[in-house]
Amino acid sequence: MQSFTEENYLKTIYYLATRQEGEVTTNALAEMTATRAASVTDMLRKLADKQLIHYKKYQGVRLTEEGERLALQIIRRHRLWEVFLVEKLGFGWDEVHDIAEELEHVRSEELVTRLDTYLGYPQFDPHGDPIPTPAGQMPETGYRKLSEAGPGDSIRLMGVLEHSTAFLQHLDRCNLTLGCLVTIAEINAFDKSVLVQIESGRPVFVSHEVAKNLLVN
Amino acid sequence: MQSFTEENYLKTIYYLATRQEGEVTTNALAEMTATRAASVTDMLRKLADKQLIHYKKYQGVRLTEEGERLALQIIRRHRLWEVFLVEKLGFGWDEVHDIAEELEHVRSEELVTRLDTYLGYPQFDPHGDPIPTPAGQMPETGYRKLSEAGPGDSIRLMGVLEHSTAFLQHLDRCNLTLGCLVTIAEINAFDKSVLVQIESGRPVFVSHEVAKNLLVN
DNA sequence: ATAAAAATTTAGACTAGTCTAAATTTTTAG
DNA sequence: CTAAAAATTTAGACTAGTCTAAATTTTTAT
Repeated sequence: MQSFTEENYLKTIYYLATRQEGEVTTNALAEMTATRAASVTDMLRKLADKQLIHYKKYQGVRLTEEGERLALQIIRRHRLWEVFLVEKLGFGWDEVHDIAEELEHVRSEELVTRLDTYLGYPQFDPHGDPIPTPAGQMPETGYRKLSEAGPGDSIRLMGVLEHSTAFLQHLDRCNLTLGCLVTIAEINAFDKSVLVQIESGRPVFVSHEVAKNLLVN
Repeated sequence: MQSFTEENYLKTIYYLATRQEGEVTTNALAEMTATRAASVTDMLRKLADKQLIHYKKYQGVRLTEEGERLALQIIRRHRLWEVFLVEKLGFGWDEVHDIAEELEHVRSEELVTRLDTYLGYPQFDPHGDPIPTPAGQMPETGYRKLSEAGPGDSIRLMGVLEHSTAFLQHLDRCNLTLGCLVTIAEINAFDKSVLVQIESGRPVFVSHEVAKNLLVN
């Protein structure tokens, strides 16, 4: 049985591993968990002792199979709770991250199973992230970033890579909601900002920074 | 902001204070929290420093107004989550205590408010316990124990004082459900066990130990 | 190739919450 | 009333998770 803290490290290692090549570094973990590198090192030794990560001093870290299974279990809980908060309690998609961050640590298999059933076995959370299966598989989506699309492409907004309140509220103000169909009118040569034509709406400018955090297909 | 542990102490002090006269003792707290008396003493000093309890060495303990407000807030959360688990997720009333014990510590006013609305502002939890108001008042019920009723009394089963799985499953097996109307047929002079006639059912024997944990009106 | 910079680890310390054993205070029984 | 029992507190120690400062290893830039 893992502690609250250990669970957060596993989740963070998983998250960072999907966003970069190779091993996850101590400093990256320190930044994400808002602790100091020395503290991370201590925890890595502990997780390695428990066989949840592969760890060689100075060489970064990688989840073991068991570690990944646990990480996906926590991510599954997090995303199911987010669906609950938005679908059932009426929270905005920009308000649920921190609450789900706490709910995900409630330990009960039965609870997660029943919640999943209650929600109708959702495939995606309110940010378009796929919900891992009960068996611990992360569904493949095949989405790419909006920043990688070209002029003329007609695409659908499927997810976001950034979950901060500020970012999500910005999308709300731009009328960019998940599932909406957009066409890329133009990509600015200077700052790579994207002019998108939203289905039944007026065109909006999306900065390159924002485009890199939007998932489409 | 209180820690998980502090919240549990406050809740336990409240619970014990309602079940006995005068101050709550160190030993009683140690037993309830499954820790040693020495650990309780340490925590009491800490809670006293924070002005959440009145505490004089060797003299037992009592919640301050602020301490009681916090205790009731936690109990409110606990009971609302129990309603959710039973009403929405379909858990049995004997399965929800431990899960609610974890959910009650999730820190979000907004979450509790929305949950309350979602559940339709319930007045009682699945065990018949009244749900404290948002303002921090514990509703009065005026229930008495079944063990205090007399032969011939016609009463309604309104709540339980014991939340263990074993106890609740025993009630299920006896067909004693909350809200059911019973008549006291006889009280055994030797062991004080109670023979109750359940509305539209066969009579059942209830031991004095059980009768002391049933609330009626 | 090697020195400086960056990243990481080690050493030693701190807090929250817990424990055991010993000391102290209160209660109880004769 | 007083001695024994019970309850409580103190003293000192331990674990989990964190920190700072110093030491070590790896990477980078000449």
